Amino acid sequence: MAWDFESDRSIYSQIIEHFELSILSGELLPGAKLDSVRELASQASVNPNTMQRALSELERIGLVYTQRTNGRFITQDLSAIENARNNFAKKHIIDFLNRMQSLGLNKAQIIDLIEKYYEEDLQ
Amino acid sequence: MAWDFESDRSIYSQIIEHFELSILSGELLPGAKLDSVRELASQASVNPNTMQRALSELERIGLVYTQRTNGRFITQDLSAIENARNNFAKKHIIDFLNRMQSLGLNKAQIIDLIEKYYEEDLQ
Amino acid sequence: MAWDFESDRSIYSQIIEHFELSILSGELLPGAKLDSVRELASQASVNPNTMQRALSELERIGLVYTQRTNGRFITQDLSAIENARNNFAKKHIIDFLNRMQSLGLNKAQIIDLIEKYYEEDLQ
Amino acid sequence: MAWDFESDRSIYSQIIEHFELSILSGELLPGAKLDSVRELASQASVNPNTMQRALSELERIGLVYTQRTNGRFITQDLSAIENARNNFAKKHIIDFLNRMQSLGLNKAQIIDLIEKYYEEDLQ
DNA sequence: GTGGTCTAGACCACT
DNA sequence: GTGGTCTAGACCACG
Repeated sequence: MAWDFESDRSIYSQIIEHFELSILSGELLPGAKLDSVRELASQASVNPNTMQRALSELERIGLVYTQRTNGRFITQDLSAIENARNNFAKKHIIDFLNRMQSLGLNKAQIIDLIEKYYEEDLQ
Repeated sequence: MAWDFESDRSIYSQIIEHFELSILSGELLPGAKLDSVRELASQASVNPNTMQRALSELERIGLVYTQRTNGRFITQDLSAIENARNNFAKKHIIDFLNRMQSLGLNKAQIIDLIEKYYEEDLQ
Repeated sequence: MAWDFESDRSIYSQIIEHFELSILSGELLPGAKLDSVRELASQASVNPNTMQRALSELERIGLVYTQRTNGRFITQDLSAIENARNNFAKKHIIDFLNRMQSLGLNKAQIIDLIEKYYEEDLQ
Repeated sequence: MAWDFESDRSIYSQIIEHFELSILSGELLPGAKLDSVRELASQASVNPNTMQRALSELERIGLVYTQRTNGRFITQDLSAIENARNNFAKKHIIDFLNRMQSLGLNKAQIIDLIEKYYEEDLQ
C-alpha cells in the first residue's frame, strides 16, 4: 500500500480503490474480518481518520459491513461483489476507451498497444 | 466541456486533460488560437482564475504558448505534441492494465472486454 | 521583508528572490521548516495567495519542498542549492557587467567603483 | 533594441533603461533630436503608446525635453547627465553588491568573479 | 479586449 | 492548523 501524495486524487479515495481491488480480485475473501481501523491506518501510514473515512465509504457502497462491537467484515453478498466487479471493470474500460478514442486510436491500435505494454507491466 | 465538480480531481486538472486530449487528438490544430481566458472560463463555467491556472500549466508543459496581449496558441512544435501523445497513452494504458490485472484478468480477458465495450461506447 | 509595491517587478517575484537569497546565503538552512503560508503572508504583508504562488514557484525550481499538511521545508539537496547559487551569481554578474559596459566603463573602472562602494554598503 | 517580453519588467521600463544607457554612455549626444514617437516605436517594434509612455518618463527624469511642434531632444544640461550617470551607476552597483554579499561573497571573491566573467561577456 | 497580478475570503483533505 | 483549490472582483501593461 503506497499512496501517491502528489496525485490529484485524495488519499482516502486511493485507499477505497485499493480495498475495492482487493475485494473484487478475491484477495480479501467474503466474510473475512478486517483489521481494526487503527491497525489498518498504521499499516497504510495514514491517519486513522482518513482510514475511517475510506471504510465508511466502502460500507456505503456495500462491499463492507460493520458488526457493532465485533469489527468490520467483507460483505458475504456474492452478487454484490460480482456487480461491483462488473461496474468497476466497465467504468474503467469505458474511461480508458474514451481516452484512447480521443487520441484518435481505433480498436486494432488500442489492442496493439495493450499487447505491447502488457509484458513490460510487472510491478 | 462539462466538469465533474464532485470528482476527486481538481477542476483545473480536469480542464488540463480536456485540452490535452483536444490537442493530442488534433481537434485543436498546431498554431490555432485559443479563445480568451475569460471566454473559455465562461464556456466552461469556471472562474477565469481557474482557467488561467489550467492554461498556465499547459504552457509549462509546452502544449500551449502565449503571445502577450494577443492571445494563446497551440504549440507548433509537432514533436512536443507527439511526445505528449505517447506519454499520455502510455500512462493511461499502464494505469488501465494495472487495474485490470488487479481484478485478476489476463490479457485475453482484457482484450475480450475491450472488444465487447468498444462498440457500445458512443457515450 | 519589505516589498517595493511601486517597482516594475511583481510582488511574488520579489518574494521569490528574497527566499532564493536567504536559502543561497545559508540564512535558511537545508531541511529547515518554513513558517506557514498564512504566517509568511502576514509577515510580508501580502495576500496568502500571493505568498503561495511564490512558494509554489520555489518548489518548481527545487529549492523548497512540501510535506502535505505538515509544512514546507528548504530542500536538502545541497547540489541543487549550489547550482542555483552559481546560476544566480552568474546571471546577476552578467546583467551588471552589461550595464556597466553600456555606461562605457572598462574593467578597471568597474573594479574601482566596487572598491569604492563596497565599504559604504552597510545599508 | 530587443525587449524581453517574458521578463518580469514591463516593456516601457526596459525601453527607459535602454535610452538612459544610450544617453549616459554618450551614444546619444546632448541636444540631439530624437526620432518621432511613431518612428521610434516602429524601430523598437512596440506600440506607439508604449514608446510614448517611456519618453514621458524620460522627460520627467530630466534626460529628455520636448520642444512643442518641434520634437524631442536629449537634454543639454551636462550636469544633469552626469548626475544621472552617477546615480545609475551607484544604484546598480549597490544592488549588485547587496546581492553578492547576500550570497556570502566578500570583496575579493566578487572581484574574482568579475574578472572571470568580464571576458566571456561580449554581446 | 488580451493576458497577468493581486486581494479577500471560502471550503476541503489531512494530521 | 497546514497546504491546496476555487470564486469574485479589481487593477495594470500592452495593442
